Amino acid sequence: MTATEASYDDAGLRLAAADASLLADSIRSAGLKVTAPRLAVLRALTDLPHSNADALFGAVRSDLPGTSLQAVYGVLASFGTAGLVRKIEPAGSPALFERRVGDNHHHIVCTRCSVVHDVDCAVGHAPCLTPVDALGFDVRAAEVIYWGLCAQCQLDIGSQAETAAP
Amino acid sequence: MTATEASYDDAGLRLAAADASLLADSIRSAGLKVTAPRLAVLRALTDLPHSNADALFGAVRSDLPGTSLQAVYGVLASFGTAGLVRKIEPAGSPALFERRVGDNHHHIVCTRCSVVHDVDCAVGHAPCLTPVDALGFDVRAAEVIYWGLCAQCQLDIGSQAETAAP
DNA sequence: CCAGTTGTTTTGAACGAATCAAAACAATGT
DNA sequence: ACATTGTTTTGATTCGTTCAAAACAACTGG
Repeated sequence: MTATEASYDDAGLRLAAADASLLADSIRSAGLKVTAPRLAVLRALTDLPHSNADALFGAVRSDLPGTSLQAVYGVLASFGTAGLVRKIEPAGSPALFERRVGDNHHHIVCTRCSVVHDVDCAVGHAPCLTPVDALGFDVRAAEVIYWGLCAQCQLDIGSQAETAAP
Repeated sequence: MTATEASYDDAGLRLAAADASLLADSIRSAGLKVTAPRLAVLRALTDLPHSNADALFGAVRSDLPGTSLQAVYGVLASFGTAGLVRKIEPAGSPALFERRVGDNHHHIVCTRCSVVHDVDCAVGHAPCLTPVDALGFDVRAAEVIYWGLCAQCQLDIGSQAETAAP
């Protein structure tokens, strides 16, 4: 183990060596310096896709207690511009982040519990949709958000109705 | 002119009588009380679709100087639940409001100047899109936002390049 | 046409999410 | 190892929005 690798462990990270080096590689090859907070955020994002900054902060903190929320915001911003993560902003919720980038997939959000799932693009890849009349716009991206009830919430509402009705 | 109508004029509204009563009618038939701030907000929204609360506040203020920003938020919230206005929340911008409701149209946003235009739904009406795999969700709505450069910004960027390049 | 009820607006404060700035610090290239 | 460059911490601040209570105004029924 090199001195550099040791410093990540010293900082409190408990990553399998293979995991850590894969994460480090993707950070490095995005042209960014590899740091403990960046590894921790990227790992948290792997485990918890569609998380907001605060949730990631919580996850990162348990690995790396000294980390600040602002650091998480900074890491996410640099990851965003480097193309390592994608930021989505569904109406009424804070920004969410995911590692799945490069494809033009969409999202489905539960109106009751706010859970988010990925939805693959129906037609080819980016951009999968073309407006009928673009009004002179040069359209670069189409973003689709489906809203509905997730399977679990459909069940929850059903059993709630049973309890309330008779 | 009845005493009730006079009070709207007294409050500073300068609406053509026909306009005012049309607006009042739609507020009333949505089951809401007709008030001066509500008329002013609804009129501002007619003139300035895709406006945020602050822009509407500015417009309302010139008609009705005593109005508070919180009143505008309150009016917009009640209009929203009454189905009189639709709220859209494009990533990175405050909430925008429009009177066009009931159809499932979408929006195209300029990434440079943030101007918003309506885009009609490609296939029938609500919901115009069905995800390939809804993952057990009961899908109720599909919201599409197109991102691109508006015609004016394409021109602006072109002339800017000419100036900068040689 | 007036009074009571109900709902709306004002006033003032507070909140969550995100950003800014400067100083302390750490990762890479030589 | 050192210098450079970029990152993180610390602390404050912004913006958009919501909350709460008291003052007030629109509709309804007498």
